[in-house]
Amino acid sequence: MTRKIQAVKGTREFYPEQMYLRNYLYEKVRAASQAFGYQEWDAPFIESLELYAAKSGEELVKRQSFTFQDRGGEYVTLRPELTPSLARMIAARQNELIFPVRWWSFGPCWRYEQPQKGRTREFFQWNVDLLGVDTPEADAELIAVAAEFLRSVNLKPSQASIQVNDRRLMESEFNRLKLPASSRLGLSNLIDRRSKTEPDQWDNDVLELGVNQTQLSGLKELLEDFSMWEKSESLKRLFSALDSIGVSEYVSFNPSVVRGLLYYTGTVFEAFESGGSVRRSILGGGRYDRLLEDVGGKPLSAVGFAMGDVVVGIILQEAGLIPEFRASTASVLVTVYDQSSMTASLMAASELRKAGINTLVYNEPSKYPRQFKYADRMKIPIVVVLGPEEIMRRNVTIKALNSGEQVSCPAADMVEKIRSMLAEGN
RNA sequence: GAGCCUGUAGCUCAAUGGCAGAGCGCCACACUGUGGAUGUGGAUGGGGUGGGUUCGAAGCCCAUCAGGCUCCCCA
Repeated sequence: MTRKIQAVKGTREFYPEQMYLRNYLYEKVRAASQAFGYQEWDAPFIESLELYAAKSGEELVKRQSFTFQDRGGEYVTLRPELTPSLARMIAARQNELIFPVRWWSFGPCWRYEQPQKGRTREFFQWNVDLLGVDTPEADAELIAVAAEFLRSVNLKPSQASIQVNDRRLMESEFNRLKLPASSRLGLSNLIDRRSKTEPDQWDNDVLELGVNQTQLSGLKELLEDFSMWEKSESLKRLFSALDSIGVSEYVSFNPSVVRGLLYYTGTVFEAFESGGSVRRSILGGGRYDRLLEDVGGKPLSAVGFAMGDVVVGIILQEAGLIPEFRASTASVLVTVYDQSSMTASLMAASELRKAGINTLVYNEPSKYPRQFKYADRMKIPIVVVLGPEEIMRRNVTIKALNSGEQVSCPAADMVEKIRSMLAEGN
């Protein structure tokens, strides 16, 4: 036995069963995106390093990206996210695109990080973006797309929810508390991870940023104030829109959601699982009105979110929400009695395929127990038996494995009979 | 980039430093034209990898790889 070569650290192998989950997610994100009229797009998987160096933090580029020199000496990067590519592509055609632009994408991204539960180095990311509309209703639409997805995979509001805040509201509250401007970035980071820090430790961390006791208690009061959104006209409109769209049961206001990213300028939101084993967010996004000009385009308002496939995949698995894996794509297995009946079996299978029925032939003469067992394990619901007796009488025998029902009929009626058996739910 | 835990049959896991095991799965037969259920029997391991200590290592030590839990970071 030769030495086994392992898969690269942090990658996943997609055996048919995992591929099934991946395609299931793809199907659901497509449906949610298209329900709101979004168009699918994609960008190159490899981009030049400069694209990220321009906007993304140094941390990301230097430590968390797969970057290497190609044979021509150019530095290229496996895309760690989609937004910079989106910004470039929008900027390149800013004068010819039909705005507002509604785009979605589902494709692979790479980050050089320590793999943990819910975090791999290679993952698929669903991105949804709306560019060219600056209204609370636009923000609500994005949140609704996300909520519609959660609903479509049968996650109930009690299992997963989207929590919303607005940076402009937080900014005005910070002003009210007269928090020093220099401390605000650090404060946002602390707010972000307040839930996983010991309370005393957290207070200390805040005070170290040059905040006084009065401001600290004001800040804590503000983070407990779940009706603070009523102070914001745009959040009021946002929640009212979510109500009209019919997804408000999935959405709530949370003053602790600020998100680490620098480029968000208004509404921010993040979806979490309630009480599960994964302590990571399912998806996150917000309004980023300055990104386009930052990459050299004309100013353009934008709102979007991204969801990785890993966390949501684990959540669905643990909640038992993944539909049963159907091993074979075939609805029918045609057995082969012996070499002399092979032709009849191949022809019968071909007839079924012409009728649009996915059919597999067990194309070596084998004992029936083996062939039936194969059909059973591959979850093929119907087995056609075409042995010497059937051939002599111009019959076929059809067995539905789920019910165990077995019938014989003239070969000419085979397609019709199988159709009706499949329609009965076999 | 840092700390800690784990790695034994296809899977889930046992075994005071002293003969490497169980359940499930798999294969065969009972059932020579029919899957699942039941019964009986059977196969499978250079113990993640490479060194070291020891009369003797799955276990102890070192290194390394992978997974997991934190920190960090989260585009």
